[in-house]
Amino acid sequence: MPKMFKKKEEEKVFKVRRGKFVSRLRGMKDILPDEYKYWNLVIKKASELSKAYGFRRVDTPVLESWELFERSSGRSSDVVTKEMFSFIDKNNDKIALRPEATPGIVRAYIEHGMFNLPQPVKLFWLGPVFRHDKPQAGRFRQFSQFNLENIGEPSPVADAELIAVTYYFFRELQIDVTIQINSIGCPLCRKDYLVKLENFYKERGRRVKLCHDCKKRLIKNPLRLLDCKEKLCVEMASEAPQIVDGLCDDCRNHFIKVLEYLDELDMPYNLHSTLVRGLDYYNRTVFEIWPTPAESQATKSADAAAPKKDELPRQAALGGGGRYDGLVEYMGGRPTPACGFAIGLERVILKIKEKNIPLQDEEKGDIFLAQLGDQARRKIMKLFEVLRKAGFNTRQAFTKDSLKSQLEIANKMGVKYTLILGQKEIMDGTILIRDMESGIQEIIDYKKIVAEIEKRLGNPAK
RNA sequence: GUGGCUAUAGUACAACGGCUAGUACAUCGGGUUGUGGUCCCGAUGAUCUGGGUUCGAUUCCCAGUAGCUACCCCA
Repeated sequence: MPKMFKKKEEEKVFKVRRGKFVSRLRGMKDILPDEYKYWNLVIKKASELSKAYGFRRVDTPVLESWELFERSSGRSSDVVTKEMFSFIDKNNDKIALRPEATPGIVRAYIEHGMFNLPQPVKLFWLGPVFRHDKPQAGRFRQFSQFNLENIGEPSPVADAELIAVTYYFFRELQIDVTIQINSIGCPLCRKDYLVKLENFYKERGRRVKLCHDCKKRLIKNPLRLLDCKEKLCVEMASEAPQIVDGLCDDCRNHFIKVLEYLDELDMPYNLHSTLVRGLDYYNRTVFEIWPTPAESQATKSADAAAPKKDELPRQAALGGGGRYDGLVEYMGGRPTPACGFAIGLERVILKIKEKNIPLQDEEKGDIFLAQLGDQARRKIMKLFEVLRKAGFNTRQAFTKDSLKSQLEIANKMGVKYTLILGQKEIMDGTILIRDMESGIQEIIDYKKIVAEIEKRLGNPAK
């Protein structure tokens, strides 16, 4: 600390007061200025697409009642039972940091009487969510999601529209993804299916061969049996009756329609018969967005792709969603069909970084204003406002005194021109304009600054 | 929740059972008190925490914590 302390004693006092450093919490991340260009890009793309497709932005509180998530996301989901940041507040209320967005959005829909708006209500949501997980690549305890929810629309067009927007989001960010899609039916046909599934596992002693977790799943949440990664379980699951074959007529027609729309839009989807999702409220259409593995793009030879085929990168899912026709009513609203999806923004940014997609540096300016002496500084502070309001991308370092340090900063900011004002120029009514690339300087009339800059950079208004 | 790897300045890396823990980049200052990019000089700045072994540990051992990573699960 070079200039902070006038006296040694002052510094001593400061050092004694300086306490132990408290670091950030586990699994939490700071977003530093250098990284913000990625966030701006992603947020901008999400906003643009949402607006274009008629989704209007909402925010909901970070804190909600614990019960909201317990009831909606489910007692059998890991997200609620194991991973929620929940605690008792000063009022003895049991509350939680939201582990996902949909329950809060549905709550808001009901609470603000949005069923009185023209249906469907299409909502765009972006913000942080929290899960008390063990941190890992692309997984944090606080992370950001971009959600779209379409509440009040039963048509399969809504499902297809959501999937399309999701797909366009990735495609326009130059991330190669495939859509994994399945239908898990409605509570009625799923009930029939679950009976079939349970019978299947009872046959030929299959149940005994299941892994420890799957034995539990068989009782608690049999759909998840299809999703296990254990070799034996995967083998059995591949022979198990498929849920799509057991759909009732309505559900089957709905699913077929969704697929037809996707075909029409040339969406590259993959029918994924064992895809089920981790939240309890889904019905009918469920989908996830997976990054296309780099291997399959680089080496297209069959032998290289063949052994990789089964190693689907589930962990790296970039997004997911589906239909949740029962949730609004279950949460105390009128019976209302709905569907939605969520995208994990940290994972998206990870992909953008992996691909080295060049991004423009937003901090670069065009003009830098340098000053020498207090009188010049005052004048330049006023000039800065004039140029800023005229729309020029102007930079400054008013607190610096030496021209050297100001030019250093101008250089780092990559400006094309630096305007230099000192005593001499004030006396003459002029200002220097320095071309930063060539180093050539010209003296110009102070009153003609704006005209001169416009001549060199063009009129920013146009 | 289970496993693997790791832990040294802001960052990226060295080194050593013992003397002043080294280099690069970054930061700050100076060479040049009205001129940036290059160059030169200088300064600031680190062995995660707690135990153990040892005459002596930053180094070896154990535990904790954190980071990375795989699994589970999810985005």
